[in-house]
Amino acid sequence: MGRKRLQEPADGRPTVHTVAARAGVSIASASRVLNGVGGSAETIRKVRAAAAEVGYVPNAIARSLQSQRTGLVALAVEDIGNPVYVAMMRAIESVVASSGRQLLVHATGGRIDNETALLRRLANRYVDGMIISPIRVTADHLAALVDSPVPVVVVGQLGADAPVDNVRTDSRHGVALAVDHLVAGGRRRIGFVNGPLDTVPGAARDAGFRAALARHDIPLDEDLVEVGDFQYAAGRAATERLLARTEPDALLCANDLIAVGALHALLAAGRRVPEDVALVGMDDTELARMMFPQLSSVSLGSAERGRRAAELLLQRIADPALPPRREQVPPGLVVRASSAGPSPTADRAPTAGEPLTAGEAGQPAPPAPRPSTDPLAGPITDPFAGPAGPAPTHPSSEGASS
Amino acid sequence: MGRKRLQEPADGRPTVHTVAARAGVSIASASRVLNGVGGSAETIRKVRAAAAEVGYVPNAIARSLQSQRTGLVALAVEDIGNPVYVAMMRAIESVVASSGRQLLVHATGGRIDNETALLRRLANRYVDGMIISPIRVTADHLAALVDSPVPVVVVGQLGADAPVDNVRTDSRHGVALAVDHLVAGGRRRIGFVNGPLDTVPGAARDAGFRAALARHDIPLDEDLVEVGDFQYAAGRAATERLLARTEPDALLCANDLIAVGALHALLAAGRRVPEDVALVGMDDTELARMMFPQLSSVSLGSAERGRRAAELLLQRIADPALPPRREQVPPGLVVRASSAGPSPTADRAPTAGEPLTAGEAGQPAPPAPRPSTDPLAGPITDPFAGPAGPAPTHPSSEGASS
DNA sequence: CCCGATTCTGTAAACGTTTCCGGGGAGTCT
DNA sequence: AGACTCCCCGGAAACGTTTACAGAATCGGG
Repeated sequence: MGRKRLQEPADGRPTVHTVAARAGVSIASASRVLNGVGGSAETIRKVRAAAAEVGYVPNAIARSLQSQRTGLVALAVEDIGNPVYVAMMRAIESVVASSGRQLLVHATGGRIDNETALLRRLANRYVDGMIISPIRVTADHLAALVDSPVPVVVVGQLGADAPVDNVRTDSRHGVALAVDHLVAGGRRRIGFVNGPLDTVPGAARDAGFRAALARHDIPLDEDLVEVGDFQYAAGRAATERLLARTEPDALLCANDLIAVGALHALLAAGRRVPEDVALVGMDDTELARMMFPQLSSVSLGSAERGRRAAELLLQRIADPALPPRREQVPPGLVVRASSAGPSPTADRAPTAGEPLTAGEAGQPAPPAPRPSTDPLAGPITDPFAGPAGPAPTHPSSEGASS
Repeated sequence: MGRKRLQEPADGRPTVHTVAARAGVSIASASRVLNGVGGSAETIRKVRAAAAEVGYVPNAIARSLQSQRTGLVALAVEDIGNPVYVAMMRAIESVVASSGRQLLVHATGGRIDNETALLRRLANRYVDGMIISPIRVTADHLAALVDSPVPVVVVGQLGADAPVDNVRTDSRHGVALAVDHLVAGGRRRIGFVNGPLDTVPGAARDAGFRAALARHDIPLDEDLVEVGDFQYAAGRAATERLLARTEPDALLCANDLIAVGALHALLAAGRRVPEDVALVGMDDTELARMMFPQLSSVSLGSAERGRRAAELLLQRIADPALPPRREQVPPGLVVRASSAGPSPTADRAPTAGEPLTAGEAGQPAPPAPRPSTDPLAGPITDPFAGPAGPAPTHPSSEGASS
């Protein structure tokens, strides 16, 4: 009956030993009652009372050590302030929270070494799984991914043979949708403001742009192509450079931040949007709906990809033996004011035979842009759907544009 | 010499025991070498070699259990997608990461029970500290805060006597800055689109608005005041309601999301901004710079508050005995195109005695709006460039009667 | 009334790490 | 040469929990 250890740690906070001693039972009985498994009526009463009296709260770390699970899920993205990642993060947080887990976020700054270090650190099991959206994928990434001791889901392109859960979209196809739309509006001198070509998204968009132009038999004027990074300032600067040397009648931007920068550059240079220059962004973030004129944008389903990645991860945590899975979220074009209507300066009519939306060769048809996440895809008039997340905000105050 | 426990757990992953056995030393020696404290040259060599051979990685949970620290810091905000929280989160993540810790984010959805549950859960020590920005502060909050076993820093207003680390701004003063600016521009019919009055920020802004008008001897026309929530759609709807019944020559919005909604409503209603209606938002998020025209906005130092909150938290984690501290980040007005210039429709000249900018009495000058974090700050006009003459405006922090 | 089945309880081990403590060896000073 | 200091090492305890195991107690049935 000798007390082998202190009931009250120096800390002063009660442990299961405190409760057990106070209730006059063993720690095993106390633990059982506190976990709701077993225990006689009398024991339950005593333990509950003792726990309440001392204000017992179980220690999450000790429990994790025993159960080998932390209840945490990590998300690693380049910049947690980028609207596209914000949307993704919000969707992920929602799924993760509803499974009773919590979300850990890492901002990698897009640095390769940061990303691989993060992956390697998974070995110390501080988290039950990770969702990572690497901006580049190196051999180091793959190596770290395959021998990661905890489940990892990659959002973004990945080598076809990598045995890793993966959620992706088809941004080449997304670019094609935008180009088709612009061509159908009579635009022929389509500029392109891209992000770095050595990133996965940058390369895919570049390839998609060239392929789409070729499909329309439009020769590519390299003067119409600019590269910066994926930020607002770079988008604005790149557009200024582009405008200084040539005259586009449309501009496709690799994401919405760039598009906003381009819009500012265009307006500052006296161009009208969309009359003089039609403008299309990518990612279809909230930003696109908030601009004036509202920006057309290629939806790459950020929130949807986040949601699916989280679900994939939770499933794999539940059953690590699952085979690697790959999900693809189709892109969709959301036309708004910034590219609406045909080009008034077009001296030739839009090519009649070109479809408005074009599937990739061999693909049957591009699916609709997921109305579930974007209930207001269609109309050009405002609609701004409130945040798709759990935001319990306004009841029904959608402003109908007059 | 009998091995008391398995060197290779069922898991297959090596532990300190694995390494120690392989190196032929005790686990104590192995641990010491791995932590870089002590060990003879020979021991170090053997342990390092063994660790490398088996690919040993320390288990973060076990380490946490021993050290009583998790290396995690939590952030709880209403909505991790709101730009103002994004800015705050980004700043916090940066500070937290540079201290070698990691950030856990919670989206509370603004639900009181969620917030208090989160605070109570701190008792199980899953995290070393928390930064929380409650949208309302109840008695439950305070109770949970004071007997939290881990450090908590509150961002936002808090009862004056609460013994809790606290970073706040003076949004009443911020509102006063905006009103002063609009009045100086000759605006007299200043509308106000606020968030819910039962939230801390909503109440503060409302009080500030009324006080500021009173200070300028402008009677308050209740038709000019609207309330929604802090989202875009509500801002737009509220502005439409306001425009349907009265004719403002300026509009102050309780945050930038509302201001963007208001801008759309104004433009849709055919008003020119700023010629017909000057528009000012609050929070000075990136959104303000991205609109066209760029929005004037009252900076409440979100990033700065986040940064300071993180630093306060880290200091308190390092030394829990510190007395409770309270820091205040002063607001500042950033004037951009949406409110630049005097009202062309003003039939009466601006009251000569009204200062363009109102500095704190006794304070040298309100701080600049953090150009360091803002490489592309509005090129428009600097609000604080005005004559720094005697500014006998509102006395202390609040815009009290002058 | 006795025996077997069932439930409850307590002891102890386990999760993987760090760290206190005592013992022993080597080096140095007097 | 003896004593003292310093360093290194290994055993064991500790962090707080869950749980396997075995013994005790209770209960029911024949």
